[in-house]
Amino acid sequence: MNFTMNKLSGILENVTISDSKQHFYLLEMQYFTEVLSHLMNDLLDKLNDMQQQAVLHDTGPLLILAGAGSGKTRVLTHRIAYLIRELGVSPYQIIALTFTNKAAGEMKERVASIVGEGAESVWVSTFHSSCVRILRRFIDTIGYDRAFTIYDSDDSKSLMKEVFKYLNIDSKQLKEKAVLAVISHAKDELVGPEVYAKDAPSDAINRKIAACYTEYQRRLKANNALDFDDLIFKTVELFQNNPDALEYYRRRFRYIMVDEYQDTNHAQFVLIKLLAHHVNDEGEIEKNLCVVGDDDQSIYRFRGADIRNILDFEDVYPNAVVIRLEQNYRSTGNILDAANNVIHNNIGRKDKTLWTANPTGEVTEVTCYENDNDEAAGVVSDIISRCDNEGYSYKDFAILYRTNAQSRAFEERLIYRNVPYRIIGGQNFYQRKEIKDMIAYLKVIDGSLDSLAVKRIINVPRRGIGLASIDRIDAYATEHDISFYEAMKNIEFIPQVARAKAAVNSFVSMIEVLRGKLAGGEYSIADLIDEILEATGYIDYLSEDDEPSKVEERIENINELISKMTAWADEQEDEDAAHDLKNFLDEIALVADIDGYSEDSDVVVLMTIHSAKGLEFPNVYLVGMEEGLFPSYMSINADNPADEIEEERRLCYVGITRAMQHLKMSYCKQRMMRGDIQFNKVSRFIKELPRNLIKMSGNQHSGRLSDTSFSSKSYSFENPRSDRSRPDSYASRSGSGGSYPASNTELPGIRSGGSSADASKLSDFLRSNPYAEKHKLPPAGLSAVADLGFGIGDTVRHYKFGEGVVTDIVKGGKDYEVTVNFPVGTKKMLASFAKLEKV
DNA sequence: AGTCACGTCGTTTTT
DNA sequence: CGACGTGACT
Repeated sequence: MNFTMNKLSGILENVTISDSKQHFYLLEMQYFTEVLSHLMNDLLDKLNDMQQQAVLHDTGPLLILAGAGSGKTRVLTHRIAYLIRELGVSPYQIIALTFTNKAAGEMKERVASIVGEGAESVWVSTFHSSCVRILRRFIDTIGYDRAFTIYDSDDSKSLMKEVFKYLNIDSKQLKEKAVLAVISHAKDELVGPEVYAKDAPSDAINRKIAACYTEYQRRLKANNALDFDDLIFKTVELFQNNPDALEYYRRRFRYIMVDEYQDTNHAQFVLIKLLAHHVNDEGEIEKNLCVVGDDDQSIYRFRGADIRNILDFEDVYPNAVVIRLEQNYRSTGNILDAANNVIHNNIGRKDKTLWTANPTGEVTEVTCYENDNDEAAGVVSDIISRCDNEGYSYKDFAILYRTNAQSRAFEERLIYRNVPYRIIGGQNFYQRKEIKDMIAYLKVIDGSLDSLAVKRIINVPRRGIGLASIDRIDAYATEHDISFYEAMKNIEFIPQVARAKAAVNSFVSMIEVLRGKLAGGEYSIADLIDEILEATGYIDYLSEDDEPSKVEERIENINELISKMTAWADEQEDEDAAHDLKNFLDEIALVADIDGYSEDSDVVVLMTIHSAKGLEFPNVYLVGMEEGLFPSYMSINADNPADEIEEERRLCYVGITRAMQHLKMSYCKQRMMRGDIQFNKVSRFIKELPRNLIKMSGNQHSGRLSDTSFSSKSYSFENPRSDRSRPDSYASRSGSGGSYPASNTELPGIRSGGSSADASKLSDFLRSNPYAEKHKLPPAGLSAVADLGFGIGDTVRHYKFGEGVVTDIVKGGKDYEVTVNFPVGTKKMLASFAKLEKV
């Protein structure tokens, strides 16, 4: 509290008052300070010196270099609290920018818990939603309608397809995705179509891309739509073209905080710089910008993140104060050592070494498995045994991998062993067909000028409006410079569309009716879905189309959407349903997979290392540690492998530092990739770990760890036999293959047989089913309905055969073939038909 | 207009 | 392997 006291005395010294009075004031102040210190105790108490310094920093630019697990969120939230509570800053004048809604939500919550009343006025949100908020207010000044829609990557791709068609570009020569990637990068760099056309090298390919960019942007505008990158780009454009808008936000945001600063791209950098320039009433420039980041955790370069933003912060903001947070509170000493050893192989980083006062802990176990299925089996077994023997819960475990495709083997194994789990990533909830259809209806009802949404649903369910009709309506719309939907209303004047005329008319009147009901206040937005389903016969359409299990899943998803909308509408103070709808559409356009992750439910969680950034788990399995997978094939064969590999290494660093108590890594001798078998070598990142920090297990081949040289293109087909003859400096020292934990009966090397062969060996199958809690509706990101509700060894009831014991479960296609021993005999049946119930 | 069968291509990571 | 797109056929 000396700090506060000194500060207050300092203030007093600058005030001219008589000595006696000053003394009096000092006493007053002393009392005041005591009260204050009481208040501040909880603010500073649990913080170390560096963290306190960061919290107490008030004016001028501040760079907090926060290592993994060093408590940066705590510092950010406490700093906000300090500004409000101690410096009397109005919450309204603070903005905190994050990358995910999850991070924003957590920050909001934590600030609210410290500050209480008023915290809700702090503007805490993602870059993208902040920009939406700003643009909704001012975008009309740069030529867009304020009711713009937001395109997700699927929408962008559809639009690009139209562009390709229009420009007669063969999608075999040039990929939509590739063009979109180039455009995205250009936008990240604030390079518009004109500049791109002018500056990009004028080879044939680039001229085509430039043409696509121009046309793509023209069509976005015609649809009154912005893609993800536009949200940032257009906000910068707005600020550069509309000084009033800029001034408004400059005045408003006296304190700007940015989380994960190392992930910002150039456009975001410029945006921040524009906002951070603030002139106070005395005409002095204050840049109360506080950024937090860690260059070692910069893993989004592929998305345009520019690591220089953080490395050059002090050059851009010359009087910046730099505070380093290097004490890690999360991991054991050994885990941290491992992380430090890996990341030290990178050059071009701000050198720092994280340390911890935590116990040393155990060494990292590195296991070699025969193949990806064995790897999954080994990891899942390990999780089960540690839950049983060490008192962990499922939620204490995370399986982290480089690519989403790797989740599959683990998912199958988790189902097989009846372990509740949750996969983050893969297909986003809002990207599912049925959800996108519903959203498209909502967008059209909302009255958006977006033609993509209309085109998506105009013939879903089938109404007999084919491609030819759509093209003609489109042509009419372009010709008369009206939206696609407006053109539909004029169907009478489009001569070529004869047969579909009635269908189009009834579609339009259906939309109009729904629109009227919404405007009339008869319905909440959730009711609207019911109305749509009924008016369109959508459920029937689903039912005739897909296989039964899929249909059920889709209907469940729609129900989930309805509950999300209900929950959303309940939170809104707004009584106007039409308004609710607009806000809801904004909200869902910007959700990320990770936003749906909650620490609460007791499930094993699976995700990419990218998604795991910012999270922590007691036990982490870093799987697929193989050359070609991690670091990825793409990075090894890139034009600039050195840079790309460094990014992969940072990713590895992020993965390692997610672990609090136990870290386990694994790799496979062979793995199924794209339908054929790949033979990968152990990842170089494992070799970067000092020997005393790891324990090798599984029967890795000789030589596997001693040889880094492999041909650049194909390192598959490494012959295991010839390998074995090579000397092995590494594995032999650690006792090759010898050290399985005794509790683990299912480790690799025993045999790489199918699951039923494994099952017979697994006595622990007969243990009671730990999985009591039934899954509720699949939350966003859950890729499949995970459980059958029973596992091998459980007793189940069949409506006809009575009670029996499950002896085997085999996944076949979308269903499970369950073998059950009934009194009447052993029966094999499909889970979806048998309606088996656990007893 | 809609459906079925075959071929191609892809997997890095995502707001 | 599996998703998706194209093309021919009904």
